[in-house]
Formats: sequence, C-alpha cells, structure tokens
Amino acid sequence: MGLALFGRNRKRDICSVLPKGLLQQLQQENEVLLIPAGQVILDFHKYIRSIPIIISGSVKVQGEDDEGNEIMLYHIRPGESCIMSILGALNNSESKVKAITLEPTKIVTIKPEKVHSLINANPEWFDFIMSLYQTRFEELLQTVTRISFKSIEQRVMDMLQKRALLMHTKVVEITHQQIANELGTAREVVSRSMKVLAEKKQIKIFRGKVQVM
Amino acid sequence: MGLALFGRNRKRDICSVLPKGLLQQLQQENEVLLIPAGQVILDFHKYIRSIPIIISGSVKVQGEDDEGNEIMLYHIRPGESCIMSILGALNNSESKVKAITLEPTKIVTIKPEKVHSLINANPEWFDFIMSLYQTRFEELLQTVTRISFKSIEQRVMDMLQKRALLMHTKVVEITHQQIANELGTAREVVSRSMKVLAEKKQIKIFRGKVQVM
DNA sequence: GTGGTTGTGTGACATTGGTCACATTGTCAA
DNA sequence: TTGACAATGTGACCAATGTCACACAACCAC
Repeated sequence: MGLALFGRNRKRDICSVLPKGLLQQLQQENEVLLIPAGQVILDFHKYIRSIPIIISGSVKVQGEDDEGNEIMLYHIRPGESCIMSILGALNNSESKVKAITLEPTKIVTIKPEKVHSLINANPEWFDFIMSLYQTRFEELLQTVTRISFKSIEQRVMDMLQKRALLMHTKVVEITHQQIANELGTAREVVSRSMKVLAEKKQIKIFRGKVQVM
Repeated sequence: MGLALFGRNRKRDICSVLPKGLLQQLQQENEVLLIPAGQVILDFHKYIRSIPIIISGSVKVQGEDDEGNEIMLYHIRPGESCIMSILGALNNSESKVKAITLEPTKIVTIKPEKVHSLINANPEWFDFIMSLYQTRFEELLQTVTRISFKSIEQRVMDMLQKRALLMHTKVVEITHQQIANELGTAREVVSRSMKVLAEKKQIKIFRGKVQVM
C-alpha cells in the first residue's frame, strides 16, 4: 500500500507542490474557477465546503485577533493549497483565516468527501499535505519572529520583496494603506518608513505602486 | 483500509491527543524516558532522530529569528507530540524550533522508521497527526495576532494564565527575567507591567513566583 | 476643464516599550 | 553573621511607533 511513500526522503528545499500529473487529473475531474483579483475565497468563521487548490495566480492569507484586527500571514502559490481549508473541511471546523486573491487566479475546488478516495488512490497526496504543512508552519514561524524582532522599516522592505518575487515583477502595485493593513500598522508609519527606504535607494515610490530595486 | 477514518467527524474542541489505548501500547513497545525540568529535548538546527510523545508533564516550544532572538510559541501537553519533530523526522529536515521541559516530564520516543508501520497498523495515527497540526496551527496563529496587537501587559497576563492552567496551579514559578525571555522583551518592562497587574489585583507577586488571581 | 475621490506628505504630539544605572531585598551557604 | 548572588524595584531617558490634523497632488468621471 502506498503509505510507504509518506515518509520518503525529500530534498529540503522542495516546494510543497502537488505533482503535475495529479494536478492535471484534478483539473479534468473537478470544477475549475477563474477568480478575479481581490476576491475573498475563504473567510473567517465560515465553514469550509470545498478545498481550493491554486493552479495559477496567487493568494494571500490573513489572520485576525479577537478584536478584528487583521494581519498577513503568508502566501499561497500555484500548486499549493490552504492547509486551513483542508483541515477545516476534514474536521468540520470553521476557518480562522481569510484568503484573498492577489491577481486573477485559477483554482480547482475539491469536495471534502472526495479527499479520502484521493488519498487512497494516490499516496502522493500525503506527501503533498505533509510538506504543505511543513512549509506553512515554517513560514508562520518566520512571521512570528519577524513581527517580534524586526523594525517596521525592515518588515515593509521584506514584504515588498516577497510580493515582487511572488508577482514576478519589480513593480508592486500596492498602496501605503494596503501595506499598513498587511503589517498591522498605520499608513503614516508606512509612508515614513518608505521615505527612508527610498532615500536608501532600496525602493522607488510611485502613486499606487512601488518599485523594488 | 483504515484511511476512511482520516476525515471522520470530530467535535470542534477535541484536544489533539493520542487515544489512550495507543499510548499505552506505545509505552510498552518503545523507550520511555523521564526527563527533568528545564531540559532541552529538541534544539535548533539539529536533525531529528526520534519523535517524542509526551506522557506526562509539559514542554514549551520556542522559535528564533536569524539573529538568535528567541520567543515562546506554544506548549505541548500530555498525549501530544511536537509537529516539527514528526515532519522533521519524516523529511530529514533540521529542527527550526527548540523544545524545553517545564517540569519533570515522561516521554516515549519513537524511531522515525517506525512511523510508517504505525500508521498502517492504526489509522487513528492520522487523526492524531492531523488534529495535532490543526491545534498547533491555530495556536501559532493566535500567537501572531497577540504579538501584533496586544500590549506587553496583556501578553504577560495571558502568558501567566496559560502557564497556570498548564501546570494546574495558581502559583506559577517563574522569574521576571524568564517571562521577559519568553515574550521577547526586557526584564524591566515585565517588572513594570507586573506592578500594574498587581495593582489591578490580577496577580500577586512573590520572589521567583507569581500567583494568578 | 471641474469637482470629487483617492493616495501621499508632513509636523506635532502621545504612548509604549527598550535601555541604563543603581538601589534594595531575599536566599543560601560558608 | 556575613558575603555573594540572584531577583526585583525604580527613575531617567530615548527611540520607535501610533495618532491626529490637515495640506497637497494625482486621477477619474462628467
């Protein structure tokens, strides 16, 4: 039985991506949606009725505290899925995160009931889910330490670089306000930090967008 | 095959604990260690050679940033294990967290090679690992939002309450310095906050210990 | 164009938290 | 008892961040 694959060796830096074969098969057998940018595909306190897997595009995941303050946690890239949705769907628990598309994004949605048979049929699903978990966990871990120990200025820079990488462009379309929201701070603070970063030639500021140097 | 159990319904608030039967079986078939308080059972940058499962006692898990600053992430309670050690062991990746016993703690250690057969033999292992993940993820998520949006004073109070609950006593044995380390701040800051908390009658301060009211 | 809306710049100020320098107090062992 | 040491208290100060008020500039729809 395929579970032997569960713990097979993997390169450390492999990205937690579903093998292409499986992804294609999924697309044929399940509903594929093209979602515009800025759409909420998973929201706080909602029960999860389908598990989304990203085919192309990108998604950001946010958390909130008990007073409704939101903060960006990590991104979901093509070939990945949202762990919270998998667990949430399997355990009938409500989502504690919010997922929003950053650009037009193609996703396949899988019905939770189908997960068992998928796993039975393709043990690679385990590898997928497990490595997904590891990546997310490590990302979240980094998020914690960054928030604790880095200055806002560094966090702004970090964030812009990540976004630039993710979107495959040096010019990130984002407003100071949006950056502030993602970092859980105020717009003025971001504007100030960015002014300094611009003086250091690390970025160039435009209206509604930023060029990462 | 037992995978059908993988997604079976569970109560929302079930704690991610290995069923008692399995735990007892584990104890008979594997090495059981009694570890004194304050011992490091899993350290940064080390490869993981065995997966620990807590039988009794408690363990705290810390993360570090790139400059070596440490911060407390969450606790491991009896019947639980450290996700990072499971994933780390299965994927041959090095640990990104540090786990330290808070009191004398009994653990079973499982050899990573054994995991596959355990899973094959007892599908409940999946439920265990999956719900473990969910709990951890949600805890880490809460940690992020607390750090972002709560004042040090609230975080100190939170931390003391958590610890009191965990250790089953209103009187938490801990120094201001240790609290400061766990929250990633300075001792003086903690002392100040605690003074205020004491004035508010939320705690009583003793030398080397704190009573949560 | 013009007017409304959105995004950005900026100075003043409050607050929080981090740092430093010491004083004080409890504990323990010689 | 008396050092020595660990834990705590405290005031002064600074730096980072958050808040407020408002000016100004760019963009869009008409």
